[in-house]
Amino acid sequence: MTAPATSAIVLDFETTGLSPNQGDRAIEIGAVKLENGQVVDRFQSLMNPGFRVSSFIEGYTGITNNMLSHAPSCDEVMSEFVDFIGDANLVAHNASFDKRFLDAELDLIGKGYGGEFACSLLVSRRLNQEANSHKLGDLVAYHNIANDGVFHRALADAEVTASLWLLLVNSLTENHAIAQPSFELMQKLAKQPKASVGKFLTKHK
DNA sequence: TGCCAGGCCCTCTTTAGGGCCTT
Repeated sequence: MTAPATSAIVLDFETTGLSPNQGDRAIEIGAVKLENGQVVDRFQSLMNPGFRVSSFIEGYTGITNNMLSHAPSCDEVMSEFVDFIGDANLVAHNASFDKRFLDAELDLIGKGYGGEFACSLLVSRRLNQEANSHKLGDLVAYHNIANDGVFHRALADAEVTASLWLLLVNSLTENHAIAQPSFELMQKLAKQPKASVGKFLTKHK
């Protein structure tokens, strides 16, 4: 019995840069817990990486060094976050990015998690091949997803990613007659060659 | 001073290069 795709934790990190291997750290985590397609819980916290972030990151995220100076440490926040996610499956937009930071931050505190990742970006590229762009902000506009106008903040991005994810999952039911798509099906869909997506979806009706 | 991410995906491909995404 595999988990339904509509039950997962959708998360988003704001970070000091693109690569934990180059010393970049998380500065904010935002997440929403979905159960059967409903948001049942949320998690959000800034975290102090222990060094100053660049002016680019301050401008990009709106998260300032002053804000971070009052925030709890990454260790403290990630320790609470690992309890929040438990063994739930995880979703993120361009999940390989968020997975790298989650893994790196949890390595530093000697903790882990039991769930698996799925990627809304890869699924979107397959289900909406006609879309010009699969950037999160562009997909929000493309699908008319409700939002509060805030982007590049962790909880706001996690909220719209969750809406996008549910829209993608539901489109399998509405447009492809796949009742209750499983999380595993979404993971497999994300790996399909674009040209065989139609065949794949027909096979899984 | 010079270095500078990683994975996916397409194509004028596979002995490679470059755009898209994430901050």
